[in-house]
Amino acid sequence: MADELLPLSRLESSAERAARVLLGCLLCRRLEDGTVLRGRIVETEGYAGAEDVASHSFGGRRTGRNESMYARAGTAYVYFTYGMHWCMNVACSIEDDPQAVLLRAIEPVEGADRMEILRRSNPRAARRLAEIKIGAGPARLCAAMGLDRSWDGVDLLARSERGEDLWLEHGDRPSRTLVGPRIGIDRVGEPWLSAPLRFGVEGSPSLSKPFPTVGEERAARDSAS
DNA sequence: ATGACGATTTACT
DNA sequence: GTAAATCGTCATA
Repeated sequence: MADELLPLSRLESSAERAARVLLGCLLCRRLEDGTVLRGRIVETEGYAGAEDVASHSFGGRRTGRNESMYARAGTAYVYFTYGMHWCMNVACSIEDDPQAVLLRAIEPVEGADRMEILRRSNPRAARRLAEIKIGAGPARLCAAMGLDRSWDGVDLLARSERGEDLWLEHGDRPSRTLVGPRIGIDRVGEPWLSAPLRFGVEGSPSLSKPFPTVGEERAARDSAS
C-alpha cells in the first residue's frame, strides 16, 4: 500500500465521492534537490461542476484559468486568488466534465522541516507561525508544498522521470469523516450554500476551521470503500 | 483600456 | 469580531 500511486479508478467519479476518497491520501512533492515532501490530506471540498453555483465552472464557464477543471481525473487545477494566494484542486471526472476537489488541509508526514521553510518564504508569513499548523488551509497547503501556477495541469496519477514532481499516493483511511458546508462561498444561494460538500478527518489537528457539531452535519461513519 | 472581484490569510479593534 | 492586503483574470467597452 505504501508509496503506491493513486489509480484513476479511485478518483474518476463525482466530486462528492472523490472528496471523500482523497481524505487520508498523501499529496507528494519532489523538490529540485531531491527532497521529498509528503502531506496527509485531512480536509477537502467537492465542487460539482457546471450545476454548482459555487464552482469556477458554474454554467459551463471555461476560461484559460479554469481549463484544468475540464481535464481527466487526477489533473491538478492550481489557481491564484486574492492577489496573493495559490489554491489546489484535483479534477475528478471524465474530460469535459468540470468536477473537482479543493484540497483544504494537509498534515505533514515527511519533510516538515522543508515545509516550514517554504511557508516562511511567503512575504506575508504569519507573525505567530507557531500557532498556525503547517498546511491548515488551502493557501497554507500550497505554501507548504511550494505550489504555484507551474503545477496547474500536472497529472497527479503519474510520476515524472526527472526533476521536480507532484503526485498522489494511498494513505490511511480516516476512521470517521466529518461533513459540513463549504467555506468562503458566502455569495452563492441555496441549496449550494449549505450543501454538505466539505469533508474532514475527525480528530486531525490540522483542519482549517472547525466543523459543525449539531444536526445532520454531525460526524458520520465513513461509507467510502 | 478599465474596473470589479475573489473556493484566503493576517492584522488589528 | 472587522478590515486590509494585493493582483491575475475576466467581462465589458
